Amino acid sequence: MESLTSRQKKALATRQKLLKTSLDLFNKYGFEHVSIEQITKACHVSKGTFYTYFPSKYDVILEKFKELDSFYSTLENKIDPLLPASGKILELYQEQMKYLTTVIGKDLMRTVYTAAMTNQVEQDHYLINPQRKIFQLMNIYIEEGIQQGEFRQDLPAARIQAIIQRCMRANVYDWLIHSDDFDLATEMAQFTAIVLSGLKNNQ
Amino acid sequence: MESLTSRQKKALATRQKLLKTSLDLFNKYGFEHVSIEQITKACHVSKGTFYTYFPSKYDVILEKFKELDSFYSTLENKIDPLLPASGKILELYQEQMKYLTTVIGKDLMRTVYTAAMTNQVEQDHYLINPQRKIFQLMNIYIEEGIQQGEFRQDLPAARIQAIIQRCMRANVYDWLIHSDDFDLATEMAQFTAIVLSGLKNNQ
DNA sequence: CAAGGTCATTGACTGTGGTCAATTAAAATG
DNA sequence: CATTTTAATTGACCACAGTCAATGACCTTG
Repeated sequence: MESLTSRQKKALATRQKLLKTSLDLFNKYGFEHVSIEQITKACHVSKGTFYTYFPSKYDVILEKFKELDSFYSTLENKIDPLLPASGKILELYQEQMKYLTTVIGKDLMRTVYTAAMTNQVEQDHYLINPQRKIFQLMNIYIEEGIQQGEFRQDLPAARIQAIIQRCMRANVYDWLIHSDDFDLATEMAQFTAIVLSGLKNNQ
Repeated sequence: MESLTSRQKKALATRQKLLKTSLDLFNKYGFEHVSIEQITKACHVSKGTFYTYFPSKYDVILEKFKELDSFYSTLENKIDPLLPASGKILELYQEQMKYLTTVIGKDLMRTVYTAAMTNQVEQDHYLINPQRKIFQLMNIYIEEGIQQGEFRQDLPAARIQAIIQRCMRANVYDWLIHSDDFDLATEMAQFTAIVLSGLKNNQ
């Protein structure tokens, strides 16, 4: 099925060019400071063309996030299976935060977190879409934690999952509203540790 | 000092009219679906006039939030002083959530939470401004909780405060990105209880 | 290979938030 | 009361996200 007509090849090339140029420009000047005109001029296409490939300026970014899930797949093997569930979750979050701060960046994250609130479209937003690899991974660890008596038995796994995920968004959101004096990885580690300790099967 | 010139009186009247009309329209159609033109036409003034009184469309909303702090002052007396610190914090949050859902509403909250991320202006944003009455109130309860041995002694009060506040934003943010199937008060109560238990001086 | 259909592309157009030099009317001054 | 100063008000203007009817290049079918 490698057979693309010249037309399809050209269309794909246009799309790729728009995508790459957009991300480069966002990276260079910041999402808010790049206009569609600027992007399309740099690609020598018209404004309308942009919108045949992307529903909105924002949607370009989601492409970048698709890479995230392949990133999580590599993570899966990096995590020591001997750790307790809470340890695995903490590790997972540490790696994720590293990725968010170094690869994605505050600017794009801000855009996604904003869009999650405003784009009240279709089903629920990407940010809370349970299809995402990271949520599936997380779920495995949580089930494990419950079965091994590490976590409280009185809460269903789904609730524990919701709480732990909320915990992540809490730290990312606070990172986004603070100035540079906020270290995401550190804050995440501390906050999550407290939540996990509140979820544990003791006292 | 009650002496206002006729000019000042008129200016104040214009401002008040813009403010009231804006909030009414936001309430009726939603913040995003009201244009400045619509507001100014309803007030029989020009577009420019709006901007002499408010730096931006968003800033009108902050006026509504100023009422919040007087609300918290009334709360202070409603809370049973015999409750443990964690109980007081839970009560405080319950009342606050009731206010946010019924008086302020999801639409305006969303606007504020968005602006907190994007308006990277001046000092830190209103959302994390320690001047706010609620934070001062919270601080008193936390200090109390530490001194009475209810909370862990190894964390400074400021950190505990930061964690408990983040906890609030976590639930509000999740409320904003979910559809109507999310009950803010319930979620807040459960999540905060878990965090508070993680902050307690046991195990 | 000609005719008809498909689809990538175009750019003028709309709606909206925000700006600013010019205008007008009230207040202060002599 | 005339003149100057001050400040509220105006609306044309800009930038930018997003729309859509029209165009024409390419692809398919007979």
